[in-house]
Amino acid sequence: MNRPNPATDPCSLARGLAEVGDWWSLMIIREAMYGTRRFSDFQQNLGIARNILSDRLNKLVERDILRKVDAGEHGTRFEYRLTDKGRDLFVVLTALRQWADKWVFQNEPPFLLVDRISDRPVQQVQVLDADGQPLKLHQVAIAAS
Amino acid sequence: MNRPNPATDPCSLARGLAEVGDWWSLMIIREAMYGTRRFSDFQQNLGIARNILSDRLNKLVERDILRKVDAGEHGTRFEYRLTDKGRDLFVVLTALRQWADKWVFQNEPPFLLVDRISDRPVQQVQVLDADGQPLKLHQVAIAAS
DNA sequence: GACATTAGTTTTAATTTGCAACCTTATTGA
DNA sequence: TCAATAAGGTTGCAAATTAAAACTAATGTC
Repeated sequence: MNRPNPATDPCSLARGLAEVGDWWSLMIIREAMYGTRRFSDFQQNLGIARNILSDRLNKLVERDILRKVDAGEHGTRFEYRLTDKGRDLFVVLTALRQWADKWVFQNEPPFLLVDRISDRPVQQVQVLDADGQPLKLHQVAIAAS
Repeated sequence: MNRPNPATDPCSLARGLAEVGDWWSLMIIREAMYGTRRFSDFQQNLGIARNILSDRLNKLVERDILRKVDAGEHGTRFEYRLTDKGRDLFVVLTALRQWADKWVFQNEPPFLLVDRISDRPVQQVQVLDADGQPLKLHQVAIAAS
């Protein structure tokens, strides 16, 4: 890691990646979004090594993406639950999921994200301008804030 | 990498992550979105080791996210340009950028993404249902397609 | 012809990962 | 009561990945 120190990089993207841009971290977050909360469930569902899982869970707790909660009366079992910050990654993961639906599965993905109530697929995530018009990459710029 | 083989995982998210879910790959894609095209420019702007850059550029070309183009007449200089598939990651990176703007920079990021023409900031990326209503994590489900 | 630039590859060392085994504290059950 | 099992780790070691630096090789420039 000789990245131009991600923790002080002024680019939000780099800083965001420094917090969650790691395969296992993102898989753990996905798993948490599916409802998984226990160490051994993460371990079995993901097939991840226990030391790596332990390390990633600790980092995600440090970064306030997961919260470690006492479950069961006597403090020997725990649950890892998404915080608001963690839940807010939903849109990021959804955008990536849709990208892969389109480009990896050629628009024929095995699973679809649907609205629980109507059971209809969610819309394609987009970048919109202030008037609600879709924007392409070449139509945007980075401005000092 | 003893991940339950990402290349055959039926989850789009896992498959997407297997293609771009790597710190350097995403930084290279960001850099490409800013307009960088040459090996040495990527190298200098990112401060990445040359062997790692070489490896990641090759993988991104393999995955059809970048295209390697002869620049200059005689074939000793090249450009790496985003493909449509690569450009389509714009919304994913924008969602992550906005997440970090909010949660890492507490809504006071050093830079903002703006619409080139009006110079106004882009809207917050959202997950919308079929009627255009914003959806939260707990309002969606995964359905076989 | 001498030197610089571009785009790498090679080599070596440091770091990270994966795997297996072990540990500690409950809880179950015979 | 005592063994067995489960949860949630930690430790040690081998293997894989990464970083930094040096080295190539093909033009291009003075």
